[in-house]
Amino acid sequence: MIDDDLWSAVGDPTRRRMLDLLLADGGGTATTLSDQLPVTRQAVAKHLGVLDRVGLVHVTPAGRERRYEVDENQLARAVAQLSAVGATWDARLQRIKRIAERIQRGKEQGGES
Amino acid sequence: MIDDDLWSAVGDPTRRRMLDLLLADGGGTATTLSDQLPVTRQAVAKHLGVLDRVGLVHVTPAGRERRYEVDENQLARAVAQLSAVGATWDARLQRIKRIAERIQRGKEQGGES
DNA sequence: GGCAATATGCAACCAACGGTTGCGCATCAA
DNA sequence: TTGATGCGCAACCGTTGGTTGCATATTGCC
Repeated sequence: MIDDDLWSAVGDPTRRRMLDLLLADGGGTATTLSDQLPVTRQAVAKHLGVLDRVGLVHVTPAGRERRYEVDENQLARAVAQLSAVGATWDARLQRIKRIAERIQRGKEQGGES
Repeated sequence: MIDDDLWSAVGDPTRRRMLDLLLADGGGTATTLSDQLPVTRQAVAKHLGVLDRVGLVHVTPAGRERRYEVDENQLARAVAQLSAVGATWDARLQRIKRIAERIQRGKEQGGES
């Protein structure tokens, strides 16, 4: 049901901020990203490796630079999965709320198969 | 903008499954949860500690048992934050798509403030 | 061409975290 | 009382996010 690799890739706060920056700037390199983040270039490079491995970004070598860009389709997939988890919990919470209300109204007939 | 503690609490796949189980069963203990999970009771107990610390569950000692239940309000908050991140990325992806289409239509007038 | 600056990669190291095993303590029940 | 059950604490291990240090490749300027 859930793609744990995709989720865990997006689960790290630094990687989320990186995706934000890549989307805002339309791409970037490990160096440009680390300029805008409180971590070293090495840490950013590792994260880019993770994001690349799950396909959330793709890289284009250009001379001595390696430019990364977000893969929009894959990120859309990740977003869909976030929504799916949220929707599942939402549904369960609402079901619980309904049950609670039913109990509230008449305790003597409590019972659900 | 995002509560990293809440996010990272639901970021772990085991904790997500625990929340699922707690919602489905209407609560549980470390032992009952570990029965339904591929990890030991100790691991479950640690996770319950994490969830308790961020307020996603609350515990009721009952004899030798410690019964945990989901805090619906807090989980609703977490769900809202998931949706928020998803919505942000969704919006940016759509903006990118619009820009791409504009470029596609007429490259000679490209340029956005 | 040569050399400094820039961008990257690789390796070692550290701390935090998810997970395990082992043990001791409390509580319930026969 | 004694055995079974549920729990907490502590030590240990592998992975991961992060760091520093160093070597390598490309770029740009003289």
